[in-house]
Amino acid sequence: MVVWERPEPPDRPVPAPLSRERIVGAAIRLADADGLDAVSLRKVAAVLDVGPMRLYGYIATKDELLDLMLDAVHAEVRPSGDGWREVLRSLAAATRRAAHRHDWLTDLLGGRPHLGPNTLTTGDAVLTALADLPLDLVVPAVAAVNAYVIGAVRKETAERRAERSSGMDKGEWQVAHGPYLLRQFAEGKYPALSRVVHDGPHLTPDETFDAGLDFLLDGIAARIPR
Amino acid sequence: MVVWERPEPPDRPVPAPLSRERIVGAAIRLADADGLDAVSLRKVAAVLDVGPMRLYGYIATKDELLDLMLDAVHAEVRPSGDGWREVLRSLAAATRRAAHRHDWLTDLLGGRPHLGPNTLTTGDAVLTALADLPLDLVVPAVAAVNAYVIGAVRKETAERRAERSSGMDKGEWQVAHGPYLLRQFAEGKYPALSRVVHDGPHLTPDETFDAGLDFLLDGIAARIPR
DNA sequence: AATCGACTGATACAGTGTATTGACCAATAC
DNA sequence: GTATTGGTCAATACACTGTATCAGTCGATT
Repeated sequence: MVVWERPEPPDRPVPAPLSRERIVGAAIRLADADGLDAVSLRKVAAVLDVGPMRLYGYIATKDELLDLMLDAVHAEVRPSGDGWREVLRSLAAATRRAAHRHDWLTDLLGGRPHLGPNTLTTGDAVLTALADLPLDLVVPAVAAVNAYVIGAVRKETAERRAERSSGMDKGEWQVAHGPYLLRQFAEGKYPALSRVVHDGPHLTPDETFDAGLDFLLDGIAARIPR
Repeated sequence: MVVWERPEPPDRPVPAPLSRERIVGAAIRLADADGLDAVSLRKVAAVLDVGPMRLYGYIATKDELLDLMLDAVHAEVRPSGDGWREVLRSLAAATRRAAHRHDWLTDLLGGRPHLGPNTLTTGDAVLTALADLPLDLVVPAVAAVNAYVIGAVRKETAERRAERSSGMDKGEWQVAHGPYLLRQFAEGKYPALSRVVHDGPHLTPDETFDAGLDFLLDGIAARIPR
């Protein structure tokens, strides 16, 4: 019996060639599923069915892998809209959305200066769309919005993680740590804090984020000469 | 010859009793000197001349130690001044100063929700001093300023670290990565970015920080009804 | 005086990033 | 055709990490 066509070896399918892209993709998938701590070179290599040291042919160090992950996500972040205000708002929203999709992004955002191609492309697109803002304002405005978004998203993520870690329930975290705070309040400590918690507005995360961003954009607008 | 006062045994001075404070202090000193990565339970224990496991009598986990470090530094952060604007500005400045003194603070700030006594005291002091701001504005205003400061400080620290890591010199980092960017610019990539880098204003870190904070404060002020 | 209980120090384990080493395999030189 | 060389890849090794466990010691109580 003649074998006309050699069948592919069944148990060892032709392995896709390794590449930076495949490594970064595997790392992102791991981080999405189990958090940034789950991204170890050994685990990434295991996902790709490869020895850990193989990765060093494509990546100099783990930090470089983190940079590549950060830059890869920046491909999703592009501004849209007309006019500086809409552009900055859409940039903020896109960054926030990306951080919600990949909640490990928070730990990398702003963590190191970053000159990856996607990040630079995003930056260039933003600056291009900001033509109607005086040049003197462009730099500080973008810097301020970026700083605000990074800080705001960081806090949101921290709270979401705390909630999630102490049980799936919505206000579980408040149940866990609320009593401690309430006891402090009952003892007369932190009166101003107590008053605000009782009488102040209770805003959703979206409302809080938008309120702060509006402050910032209003302040920028006030600086435009006319 | 009579020894009236027993001299302290020279080679084994009476060991100060271990305490949370001493542990946190040692950890902070380590972090100040060699960065947050240098804070391992083993090293902290070694500084205190103690076995690593001893620490677990005072601390449940390493994360708790980090929380304690964060709260300890918040003792340095207190608002001052009269009127909501000065108060928020002093809060921002104090936080930034603390982050400059302890550049590991950046990695902890906003990293997890935090209810330590010093943090709560600071928060209470801020809210007390914000009596002249409408209650509806207090919560979002404080949240926005905090978010901005966290993000801005994070970026500053990242840049300072990058500079420092590539040599002590001032603009060393620009020397290391500048050529890459310039080559990209020369190839016609990122034209808007290139234009801003060439023609835009070059601000010092202080100026950048203050500019963004002014945007924010102006935007808050615009929301005060009168 | 004996027993018990707390506290301490050592050891152990599973994991990390990365340097080094040794085997193999293809291409070149004689 | 054989020998050598150069490059690639897997495995091992090292110095760490946070923390669980456990055996021993020492003080206090019965």
